[in-house]
Amino acid sequence: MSRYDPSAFPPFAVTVDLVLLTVREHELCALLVRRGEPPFQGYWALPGGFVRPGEGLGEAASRELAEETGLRAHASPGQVMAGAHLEQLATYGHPQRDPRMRVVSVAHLALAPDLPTPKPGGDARGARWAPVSELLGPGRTDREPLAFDHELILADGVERARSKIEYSALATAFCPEEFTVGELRRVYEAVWGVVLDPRNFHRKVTGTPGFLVPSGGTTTRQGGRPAQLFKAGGATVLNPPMLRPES
Amino acid sequence: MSRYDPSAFPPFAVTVDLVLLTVREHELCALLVRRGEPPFQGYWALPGGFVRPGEGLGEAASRELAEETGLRAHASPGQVMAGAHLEQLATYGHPQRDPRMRVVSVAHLALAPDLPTPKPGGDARGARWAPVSELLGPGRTDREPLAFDHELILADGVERARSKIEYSALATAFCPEEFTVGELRRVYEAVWGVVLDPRNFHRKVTGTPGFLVPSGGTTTRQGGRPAQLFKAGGATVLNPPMLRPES
DNA sequence: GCAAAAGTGTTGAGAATACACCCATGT
DNA sequence: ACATGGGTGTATTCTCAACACTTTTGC
Repeated sequence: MSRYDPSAFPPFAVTVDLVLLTVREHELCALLVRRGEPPFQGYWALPGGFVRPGEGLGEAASRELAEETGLRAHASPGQVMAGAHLEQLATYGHPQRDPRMRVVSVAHLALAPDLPTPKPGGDARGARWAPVSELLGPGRTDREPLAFDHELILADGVERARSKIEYSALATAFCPEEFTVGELRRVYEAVWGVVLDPRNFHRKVTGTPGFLVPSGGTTTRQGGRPAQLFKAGGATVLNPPMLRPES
Repeated sequence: MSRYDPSAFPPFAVTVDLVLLTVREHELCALLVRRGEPPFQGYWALPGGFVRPGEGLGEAASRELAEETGLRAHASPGQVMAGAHLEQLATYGHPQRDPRMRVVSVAHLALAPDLPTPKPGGDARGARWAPVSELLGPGRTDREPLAFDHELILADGVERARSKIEYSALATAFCPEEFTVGELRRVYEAVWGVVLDPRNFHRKVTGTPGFLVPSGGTTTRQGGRPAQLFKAGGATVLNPPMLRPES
């Protein structure tokens, strides 16, 4: 049982898959692409692909994200760049998860603002934003399954996003560069599937140092009284955290 | 740029590495093994090895853990079995992290009680429990480095353990099957490197439903007044969480 | 004027801290 | 008797949730 025997290691294929989430029309949505080849031809799947020989895992995820959306982001320290957040999620390596060969997939989680292109077309095949409630909800047993174990990966990604906006400033990754407190609140409401008190929410986020910085302008794009515009502050961890109701 | 092309995928070696932590004499310690072959021959490293062809990632980690300690644990849902906790940590795949070939390592985090064997000998080479303060502390620039990127992996594992005992019942994985509130408190103190108020700690953990269940007995092994013995309760998530001071 | 969304003030409930104090053992 | 750790009570401080109320726009 010698370890690290270079002449005898079993070869694996390594891919990255992307759980790319956004908030559209008050709903948390994930990007899916239609598979053009077997296996699972015609099924919807998470975007992904092989890691190239000289490429790091975060680099590969970043490249896939750029191919699908045009956004630039780096995965290394879980950082936000050019409006998108990218971080490693988990790795899936069940021996039979791909019927052709042994494939280990390093899934990444990406959070992006509502993109202007409704159907991003990095590849020629179809792509769509699907509400996660239609993909994972406990109802709807008639839904068409995703390829491979992508339903599991998606569920893990959604769970991670839901818990991470509690104690980090990541919810701003779902917003455009400038946004109002109300828009940020609607992000929380969509991701958690709850309604929050607008007054307490306002006090909380504006009172957390480093979370939001005023950008000077105002907007009335949501109707009503003009709202102050903010940008994401430097803070990455929220203390005290946002509290999810009904826990 | 066709994806999932079986005839052209670049082959990777896939390993699992273990960040195995325990608390010994009021200190958080990690298990290290001495490398017997190049590269990094003679360096201390995290225990680990190749994933076998028919084996899942959690299975491989579980097997490595058993080889090193004799403990049984399953990694799938991050579960505790036979006194140890095992969960996937993160995956490390920098192209040059192994000088021989392209290796992707799926690191796992394991938490175990103080084991009776001071120097577990799963392999013939040496093994030791090293206090993490000696391996990662900001001082001690003279310390010998670990093999590969294992210092980074260890740091990530320690950080995960520190934050996870805040909002989960995982600290009990560091304790024997039956333990006192004081022993559990000393686990928190060792992992966080702080001192906690024994009175408030006692009220907090005994007041959190499902965290601890009395096992009926008492002990005086810590001296002083006999302390009630507890076992880990079924709860996995702590609500409200334990609060780390000075944040 | 009226609806709609933004923002402020106030109040009461519950949790965390700090610490005084008592309890039950070993030596 | 005394040291040692286990465990309870209590006052102060802080945060959170609930909600009344005011502000500023579009129609």
